[in-house]
Amino acid sequence: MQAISTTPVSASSTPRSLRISIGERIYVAGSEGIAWRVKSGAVRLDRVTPEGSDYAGLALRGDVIGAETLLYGRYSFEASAIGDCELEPWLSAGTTLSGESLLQTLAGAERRAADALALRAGEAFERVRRLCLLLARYRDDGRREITIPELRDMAAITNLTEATVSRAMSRLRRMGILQRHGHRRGLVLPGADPAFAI
Amino acid sequence: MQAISTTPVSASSTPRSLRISIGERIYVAGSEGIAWRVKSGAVRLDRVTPEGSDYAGLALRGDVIGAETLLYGRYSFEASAIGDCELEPWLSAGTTLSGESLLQTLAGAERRAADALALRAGEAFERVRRLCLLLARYRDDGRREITIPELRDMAAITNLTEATVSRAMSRLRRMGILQRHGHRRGLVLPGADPAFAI
DNA sequence: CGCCGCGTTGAGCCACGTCAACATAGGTGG
DNA sequence: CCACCTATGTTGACGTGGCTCAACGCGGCG
Repeated sequence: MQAISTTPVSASSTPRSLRISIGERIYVAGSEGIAWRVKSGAVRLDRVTPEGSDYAGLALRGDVIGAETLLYGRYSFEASAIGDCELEPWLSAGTTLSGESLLQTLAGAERRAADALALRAGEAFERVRRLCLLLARYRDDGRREITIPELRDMAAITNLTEATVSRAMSRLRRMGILQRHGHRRGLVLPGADPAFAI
Repeated sequence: MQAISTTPVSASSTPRSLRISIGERIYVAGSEGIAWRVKSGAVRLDRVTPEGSDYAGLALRGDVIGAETLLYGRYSFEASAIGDCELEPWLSAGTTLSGESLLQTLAGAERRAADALALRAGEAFERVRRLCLLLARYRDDGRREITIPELRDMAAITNLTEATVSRAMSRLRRMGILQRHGHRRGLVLPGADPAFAI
C-alpha cells in the first residue's frame, strides 16, 4: 500500500483524470481534496475510528467519492483502490452545482449502499459470487473480466474471513465460473456459465 | 401493516407533516410520491425483487427518503416505519433545489449507509446493542428511550435470526442496559449503564 | 538467498441457525 | 364477559457453516 495522499490534489490544480493502481490509497480521512467520479475500477471506502478503520462502502464505475469535500473541504472517509482505477474530478471548481446531477449522484449512492448491504447477507459462496458479479465488466469482445481484489478486501466487504473467501474463489474456479486465477491476484475471465448470468 | 400508499400524496397537495405508526408501510416501490425528511422515528428501506423484498437501508432522524422521486416521480424502494415516525415533505414543489442542502443530504446518506453496514459486522450481541444505540433518543429529562422495532425488522437489519435477536435483547435486559421491555414491543428506557455510553 | 506478504488448504470447534414448543397480547365474534 | 384465533416474542435442544489456528506454497524484493 503506497499512499498518494502525501501529494494531495488541490482544487486549484485539477488534473483531467487520475489513475490509481490496485492496492493504493486514494486519500485518507481528514485530508484536503476534491470529489471524484470513478470512471473505471473499484474503490473501497473506510470509516476511521480510534480503534482502526472499518469498511464503510463501495464505489464502482459512475459513483462519486469524496462529495463531502464540497461542504467541508476535507474527506470524511478513507478510500483505496481495490481494482485499477481511473478517476476524474467531479464538479470541478467554477462549475455550478447542478441539482439534477446531485440528485443522480444521491440516487446512485443509495442503490450502491443497498448493493453493499446485500453483499453481507446470504451464504458465503453466494456473497463472494455476487461480489465478483458486481466487479465484472464487459470487454470489447463481449466476454467479461474481473480484476480480483486482495482477499483481505473481499473479506471485509462480505464480512467473511480471508480463508472462507479463498475457499469460495477456489470453488468458483473449480466450477468453471472463473477462469485463469493463479496464485496471485490479477485479471480473470468469468466463463459464459449461465449461472453467472445472474 | 396498513398501506397508506393507496392515497398517494401528490406534490400539489403537500401536507405540513405526516405521522406514521410503527409497523405501517410508508410507500411501496413504483408508486408516485414525493421525498420526505424523517423528523423523528426510524424507517426501514427495502429493495423489491421478483423473489421478495430485501432490507436495503435505514433512515433515522434527519435523513431523507424517496429523493429519487425528484428525478423519476416514483419511489425505487419500499419504506416502512419501524418506530413511530414523523415525516415532513422535503424540497416541496416550488422550492428551488439548493445545492448545499442536496450535498448535506448526500453526505448524510453516506454516513448512514456506513452505519447500516457496521450493523452487519461483529458478534450478534454487539450488533443488537449497537442497533439499539442508534435507535435511542434523548428525552427532556436527559435519559434515553427506545421504541423497540419488531424482531423481524431488527433481524433483517443485523442479518441475524429473530431467535438470536430475542436472546440478545433478553441479555440486554438481564444486564440492566435496557429496562422495562415486556412481552410486546414498546418503549424502553436504556439504563445509565456506562457500557451503553458507547 | 532469505525474508515477507499473500494465498491455499486442512482439522477442529463454536456461535449462530434451525426447529420446535410454549407464552402472551390483541382482535373478533358469540 | 369469555372462547378462540393469530401474530409476535421467548426459550431450549441440536446441527452446522464459517471462524480459528496452523502449516505450507509461491512470488517479489532487498
